[in-house]
Amino acid sequence: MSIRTGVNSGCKFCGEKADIFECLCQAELEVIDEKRIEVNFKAGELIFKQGTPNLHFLCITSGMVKLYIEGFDGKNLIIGIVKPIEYILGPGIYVDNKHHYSAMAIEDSTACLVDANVFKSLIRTNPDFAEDFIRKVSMLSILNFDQAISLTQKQMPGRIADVLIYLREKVYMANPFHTTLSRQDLADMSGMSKESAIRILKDFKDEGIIKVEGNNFEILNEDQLHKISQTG
Amino acid sequence: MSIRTGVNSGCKFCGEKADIFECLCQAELEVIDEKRIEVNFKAGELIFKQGTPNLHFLCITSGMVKLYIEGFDGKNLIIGIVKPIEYILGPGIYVDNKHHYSAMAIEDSTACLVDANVFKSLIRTNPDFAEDFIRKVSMLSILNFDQAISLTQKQMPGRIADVLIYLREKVYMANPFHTTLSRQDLADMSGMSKESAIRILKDFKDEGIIKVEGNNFEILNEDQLHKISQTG
DNA sequence: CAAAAATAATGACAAATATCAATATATAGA
DNA sequence: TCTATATATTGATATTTGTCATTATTTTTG
Repeated sequence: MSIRTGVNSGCKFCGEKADIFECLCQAELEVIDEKRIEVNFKAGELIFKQGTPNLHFLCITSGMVKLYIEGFDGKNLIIGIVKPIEYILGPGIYVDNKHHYSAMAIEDSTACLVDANVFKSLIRTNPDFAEDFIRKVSMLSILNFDQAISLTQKQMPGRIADVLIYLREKVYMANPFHTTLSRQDLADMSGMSKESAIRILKDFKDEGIIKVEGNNFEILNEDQLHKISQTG
Repeated sequence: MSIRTGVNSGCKFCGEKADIFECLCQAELEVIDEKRIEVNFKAGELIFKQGTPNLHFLCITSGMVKLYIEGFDGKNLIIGIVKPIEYILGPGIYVDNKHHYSAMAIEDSTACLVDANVFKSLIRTNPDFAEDFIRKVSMLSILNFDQAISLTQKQMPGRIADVLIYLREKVYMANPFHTTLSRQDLADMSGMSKESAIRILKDFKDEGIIKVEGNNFEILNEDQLHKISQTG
């Protein structure tokens, strides 16, 4: 993990890409830009850990990051994948200043860190920014509901189907796609053992619904996959 | 369901009880009070249904309400119990103006409805109010994480233990407590069939951990119940 | 490059949980 | 009060899912 400040072209450029910055004026962006620390993480490195103090707003500017809750017996629940340019502001910032989930780079990644107080003060002074943030939190909440239903009411094939659809439509946005997520990660996204995840993938493969070679996935029959997602 | 306006003593009085109103000035409370519609619901009545337009801020001033996501095959997931004086503002208000969960009175209840735009405009004009709201949403999010871990990583005894602890500590805040939740509701809170929920309750009873008579519950061994929650 | 380590895959089996059917009990209406 | 209806309980059984052990494959490292 190495710290290099000012390597990229700064927040003004990011502002053109990251939705959250769109409603900020030049002066506001400059404040963020000045306080910003840019950090590089190698694949597999922990970015922050559940339970530790949460004092920063985080913006992922390159690579990909998994967010996961550490549960019992070393079991994890992956609650989301973050990619450029999206930001992370944990709920602890407004509650107890702790991280309530962990973040790990699943590719070589770059994150910009900014003191959370800068973010909080923007929330107070810029209503558009506050509204955008609440909108983002609301969308996350709706996604969490969907995941909760998937995890609690669907059987394993439905849950794996949901993971594949999520990766295809929300993360990689491509159909033959390559992932750096391990089989254990896919299991942690769908709340099952890695052996079960592997078995369901093999079933899908045998039925001609998907093609799998290592970490290269291709969904051959998207209709069928959506049907499996529906029927649980 | 009957509509009676101005029956209670108004928002200024409520303001002494509902945290969210504490940071509002008299003038702001009066705006809410004027636009407020008070509605009574009988136990079992639907207050709003998932999928319908969501246009109101809702404040529960008496009774008790369950919030639940309607999943597949008529299976529900209860995501929270709301009691006086707490408010409900679904995530749809900032996303698609739809309800993403349903609400049903589990006791005779009273709700005050206010146009969501009044709420949204307060968010924009009063930074303390906005911060309080974000804080509430953040706490809900943390609770959802806990529930997600309980539902996905604990076996049935651990999940039922979590439900009993939740009811005792967060909802009724009493130890022998009476609930209007059915066995099906307890199952919907813990993501299992009602038969399974009943069996686990019977096991706890046989082991002397709880006393159950109809809907009257008493936790006889709280330490043991917490231990079961921990060990999954 | 070879050895070691990590990850993936498979099979046999055990444990957890749901379903179905039957009965009991409580509750609401006539 | 009595009947009808909903809710709760129980047992038997089938299904789903996890665990453990083993082998294969890939990746890393010296």
